[in-house]
Amino acid sequence: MALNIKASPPTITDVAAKAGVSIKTVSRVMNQEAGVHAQTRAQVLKVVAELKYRPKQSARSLAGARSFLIGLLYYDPSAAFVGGVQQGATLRCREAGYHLVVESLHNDAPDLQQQVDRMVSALRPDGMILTPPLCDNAQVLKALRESHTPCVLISPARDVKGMASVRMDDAGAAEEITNLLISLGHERIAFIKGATDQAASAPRYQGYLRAMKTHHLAVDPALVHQGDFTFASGVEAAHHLLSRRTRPGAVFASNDDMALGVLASAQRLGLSVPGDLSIAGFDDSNAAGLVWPPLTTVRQPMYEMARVAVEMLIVANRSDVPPLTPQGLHRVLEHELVVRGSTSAPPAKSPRPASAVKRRH
Amino acid sequence: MALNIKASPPTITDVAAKAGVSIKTVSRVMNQEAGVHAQTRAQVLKVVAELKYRPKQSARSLAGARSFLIGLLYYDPSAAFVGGVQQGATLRCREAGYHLVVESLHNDAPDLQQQVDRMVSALRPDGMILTPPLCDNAQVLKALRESHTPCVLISPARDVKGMASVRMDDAGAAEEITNLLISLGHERIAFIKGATDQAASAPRYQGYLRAMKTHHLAVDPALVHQGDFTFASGVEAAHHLLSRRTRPGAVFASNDDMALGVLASAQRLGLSVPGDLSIAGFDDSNAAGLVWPPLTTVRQPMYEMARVAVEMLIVANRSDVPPLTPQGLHRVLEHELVVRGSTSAPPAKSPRPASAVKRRH
DNA sequence: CTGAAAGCGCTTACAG
DNA sequence: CTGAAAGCGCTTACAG
Repeated sequence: MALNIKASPPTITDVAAKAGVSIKTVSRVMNQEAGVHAQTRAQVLKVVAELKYRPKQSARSLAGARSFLIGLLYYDPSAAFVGGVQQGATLRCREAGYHLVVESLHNDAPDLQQQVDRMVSALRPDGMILTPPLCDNAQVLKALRESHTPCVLISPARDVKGMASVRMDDAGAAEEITNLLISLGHERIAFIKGATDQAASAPRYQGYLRAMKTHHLAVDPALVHQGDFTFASGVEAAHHLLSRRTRPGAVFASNDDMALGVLASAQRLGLSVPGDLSIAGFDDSNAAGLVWPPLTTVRQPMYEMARVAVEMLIVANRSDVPPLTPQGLHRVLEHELVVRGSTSAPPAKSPRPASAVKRRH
Repeated sequence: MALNIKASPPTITDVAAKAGVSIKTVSRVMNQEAGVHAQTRAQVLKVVAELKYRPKQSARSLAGARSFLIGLLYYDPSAAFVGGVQQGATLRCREAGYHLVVESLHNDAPDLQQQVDRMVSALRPDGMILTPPLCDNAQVLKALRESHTPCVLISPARDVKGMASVRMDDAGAAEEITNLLISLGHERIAFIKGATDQAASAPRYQGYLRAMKTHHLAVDPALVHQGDFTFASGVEAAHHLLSRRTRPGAVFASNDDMALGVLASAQRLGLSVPGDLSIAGFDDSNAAGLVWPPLTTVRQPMYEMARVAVEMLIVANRSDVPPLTPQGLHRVLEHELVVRGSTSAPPAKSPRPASAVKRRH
């Protein structure tokens, strides 16, 4: 047994020599190309295992058309969905032999376009995944388009020509949450809007309106408050909503952070939740389950969206697979209602029978 | 003005030709090497700007000794500190022209060593950053050692030979929090321990004990409860602690998630926080500021730790800079007490004067 | 201060 | 089914 003199990792040449084949054959086996004799393949694989050979990404990337790198761009690292997206993306990447490169970008950085350009020019990733609000940022999109990098936008405000997208039905989910509150017997349901410049705000409001309208419930303008997705804006909205002569029986906030602000305010005012006030949020953020009572909310399928996004990008780089059809480029994934302790029937009256609600559907 | 026929990005050869120099000179300029005539440098830089030339990472990596990639390994993506570490690392990487590759690993995956080996063998990153508990995982450390990858461990349980580390003073911070409660007038201070297999648990407990001892306060064993860093374990601990005949006036939990569990329990029992019970946590997690009252806690300098870690790894890969001294390999960074609304003087008695506490120091 | 040559470790395009 | 040659775009080691 010869001593392994060289300290450096084995190369494709080492494997080829030991297996008695050409490097091209080793390459074929490593890339799982068809048309290699089963016996040859087995022999190569055996040597690969013995030598613990791993193809070097930089060499593959330089010689070939793929970098095996996928980029993830995000803005606010504490945003509830970024963690889920990253988790889904990194796991799917590993399964496929890809790697995830992340970059935190400021949405209003003056040199944003250059920052993105630097990344893609240096790395030449096989694709990029963009989360809100970067997926709607003109600078970012411009840099990416010019570099011809395949992109998947996660929940963009609007679809962009030539770029794929994955999203959920924000309006539908908001409608379901509102329906839930209505079915519990609520009629005076306040709504806290999200930031006007964020894509998810409008459809969530629309969903709320739709549910109210479907059930012939009036929307009191005094019960609709403008927020900006922060905890502080939830506190402020609650300050207005809960100090009214006639308090709403339920508050539906466009996201969990604001719902937590309402919860904090309610507790400060000595209101019992959900006894005196039901509260619902949106996101199923980490904190939503770390408060009392735990928050009723909507779980966005961020993990699944990210997996689908990675999948799309891998397909986009494979010549042996048919490209995505136009409709396949835009996917809508299922969300999930998470009903927890912060919602119940209103205090004064008993809930209307579920059948009464159903009849109106 | 000639039409740019080729669609592919410019290479070092294009720049050299247009600038009228050799590719070696362009290389020198791009790498900021000394010994290039100022005029030549300016000319090259001008062409670089005109052509928007960006060196390709895979070519640099294949030819040279550096990959300009740094890896970040983490286990629980929802852990309070992972976000901060990633944020600090990605920003410092960008400043230095590096890129951050992240991978989420299961701490007890049977093929963990292989997973890590795959990553480093493919990417050959210039360094790796490990967060708890992966920085104490034998499988992970073995794969990294065998691949000769420079590593920085973030807050490891124990230092590892040949690997750098960055940490904070867990015991000191826990002592400070306990001192804070004591200075507010508390004497019966309960403590909830962290998971026994996590490195931070022991020093935080030691810090608590040290502060109690310094102030000649007895530690009632019945007021020390074993937790596991989860919200649920905080709820459970509170169930025991708060149902006692003589309730503690304050609870110090080893992390925020458990402190939030205590807060939730207290509110469910109708206790006022901090009026009836003071609560302190550890981490300054996102949720700590999203509850009422907001949690008094300790901010771990995760962002700064990550920046220092990246710095160390970049230095480790530069031949023109002296390597780190043995003591420079292990850094301890400053933490910060975050005093918020969840702590106050105990209900029955007025706080002991601050001078009384000071005298005992 | 500058450059010509070799080579990093793969894939591509082509030949058989 | 298999392989020899060229080349990807840089850096290294060396020469002047």
